Amino acid sequence: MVSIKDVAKQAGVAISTVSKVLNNYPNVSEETKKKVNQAVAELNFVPNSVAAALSSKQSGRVALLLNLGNVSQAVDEINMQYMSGTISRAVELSLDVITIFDSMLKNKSLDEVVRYLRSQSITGLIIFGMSKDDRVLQKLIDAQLFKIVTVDAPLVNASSSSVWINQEAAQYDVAKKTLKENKGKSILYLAGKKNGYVSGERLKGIQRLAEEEKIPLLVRNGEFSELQARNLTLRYAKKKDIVVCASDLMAIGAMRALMDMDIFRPVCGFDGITLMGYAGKQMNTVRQDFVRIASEAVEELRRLLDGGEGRQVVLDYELVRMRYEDVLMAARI
Amino acid sequence: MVSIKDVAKQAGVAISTVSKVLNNYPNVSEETKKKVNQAVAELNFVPNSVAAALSSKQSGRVALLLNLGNVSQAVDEINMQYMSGTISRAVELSLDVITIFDSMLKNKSLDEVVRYLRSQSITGLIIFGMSKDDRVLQKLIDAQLFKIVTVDAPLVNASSSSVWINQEAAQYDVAKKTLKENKGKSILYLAGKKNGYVSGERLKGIQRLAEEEKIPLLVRNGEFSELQARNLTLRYAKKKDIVVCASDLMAIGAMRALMDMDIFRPVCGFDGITLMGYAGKQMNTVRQDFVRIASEAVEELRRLLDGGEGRQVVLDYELVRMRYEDVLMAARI
DNA sequence: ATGGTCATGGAAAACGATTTCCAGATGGTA
DNA sequence: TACCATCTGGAAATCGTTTTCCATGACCAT
Repeated sequence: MVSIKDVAKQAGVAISTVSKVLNNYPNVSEETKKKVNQAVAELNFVPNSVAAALSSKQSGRVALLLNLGNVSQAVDEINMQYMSGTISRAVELSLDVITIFDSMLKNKSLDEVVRYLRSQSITGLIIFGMSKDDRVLQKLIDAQLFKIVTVDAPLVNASSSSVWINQEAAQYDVAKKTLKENKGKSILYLAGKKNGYVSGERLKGIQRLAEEEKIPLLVRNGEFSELQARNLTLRYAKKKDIVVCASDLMAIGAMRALMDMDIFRPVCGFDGITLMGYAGKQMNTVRQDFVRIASEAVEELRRLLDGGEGRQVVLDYELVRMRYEDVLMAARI
Repeated sequence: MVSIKDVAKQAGVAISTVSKVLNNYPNVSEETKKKVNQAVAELNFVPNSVAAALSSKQSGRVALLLNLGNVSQAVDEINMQYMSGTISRAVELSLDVITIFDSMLKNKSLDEVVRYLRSQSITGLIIFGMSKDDRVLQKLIDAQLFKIVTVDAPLVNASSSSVWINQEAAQYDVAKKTLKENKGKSILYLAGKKNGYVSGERLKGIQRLAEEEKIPLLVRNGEFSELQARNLTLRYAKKKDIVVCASDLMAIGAMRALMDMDIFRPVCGFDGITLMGYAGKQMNTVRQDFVRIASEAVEELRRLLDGGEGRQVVLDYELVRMRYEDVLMAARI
């Protein structure tokens, strides 16, 4: 293994000089730089990041916490986009990413989690899809031991930021659009998780709409489950004009239930996942740019690590109508 | 930051002794162990893995290369299972995993890739879904600079192993089952990629079946694309009794095309992805346990890193029939 | 008593970088 | 000429471990 020492010898300079050249320090003459760079090239030298991390005490390692909670293809698509957005941007900002799934944290105490993170020299965290009642994560954030960016959970303090879209407005918008298009006079709303941050915001959105429009709203908790959405639809949809769902997966469950019941009700979802193209009928939904969200989260984390203050970043969303044809054409091969 | 030095002082022993206790070396008395462990607990000491890696020259860092090639939800599901299988098992075997997407490697030379991996102190690689014509990966394997495990690509040498299921037999089996169930007398086969390892094996399987059964077989390349499968089906399905596809995604494209044409042909797929439940009709397919495959790949890599010889690991598959109801119930919430 | 084994624990040298501090050279100014 | 500031580059300490080698003492057999 060729080390900085070999480069120094080859270039006829001191180790520290090589280090300075490598890290673009000032106070190095062009001539010396040239000599060093040549030696680096000749020896095909690659700096050892482990040694650099130890020496500089800056590991540049961050962890990506993903919630695989309810395993379904729909969630996979979202998580994959989160991941690719995160990792791609992280490489550009010279951060190493360790991926951690919530399942790996099950039955672990805060202390154990912290030990693991510290043993891995992790200094920053990006947490996707945390729920309000997650005690461990909550404590982790409160402890302020790490720089943290939460996605879809509004937790801002000195050492943590959060990134999300305006869930309340998005739910309001997509539901209103669906309502107007179909001249509906009542809404069945299939909500998400009781303790989810996003679920709460979306619920507020639909409540505001019902209030403004002065129309009846029936809310039922569907836990983001396709099956529960199906069952709730079978039970309640007949009496309402439109079915608004807190997620696409639930919208699909609702739509298929309606088809089985052989009645028509407009349904709208939330997320913009590919599976919507396979539901059998077109539906309105809110498209979130998960890659962009992840990318912003990484940038925010980089900012925090560089000493920035915690803050809230709010991103755009888009109302779309999903059809099989579009999904078919969108897949790039 | 409390270090091993502090622990040594607290316990009243030498640094090396602490290290020995921590790493379960022999030749340490129970009494000393107890003292050290107590000090560790009191100080809440967490070993610094970066320093350990530098010192021992064993980083324990491996990279996971994922092929996001054709972006579709179907592939996301598979990749996600690969990932979770890999990462979970890796933690248990104390390996750190860096995830790399093929998109990050685009337009990079072998040299650049090697530099990146070396700078990250990566010693082992797990490569999912490599194609025969990937020059860079091929050279990477030939160079034998890293211990490598390929999944679905049979590349075995002294420093690399491969893990996969018997694709040839699986394709043969699922097609035969579908053929027999429907008393078919001819087959339309929609193949995968021209240069894919798995595509080649699956093609061999269907060819063997056609030969054994002495029935006509029409093969067309569908590139694993749902859209291409759709188009090929529209064009060729009328003249054949059953449609066998090299992937579930293609099977879905084929099935929807048949429904649009309003003719019936049995279709079978390959992979066992969730999306199969949304195709509209039940289909036979081959279920691969991707989590298990990934887990085996990690174990194989661990073996290679520990000095083992390269070898080929072949895992089981299962023939299944996918229905919406099953998918609905399978999602755990 | 002497010598040899064995178990145990410590001293110190790596590992490969970063970073601080200092020395010498250079050049401009009084 | 003397002094000072500025610019360069080097020496050495440091980061927190692992690992090798050696010293010590206990125990046993001769």
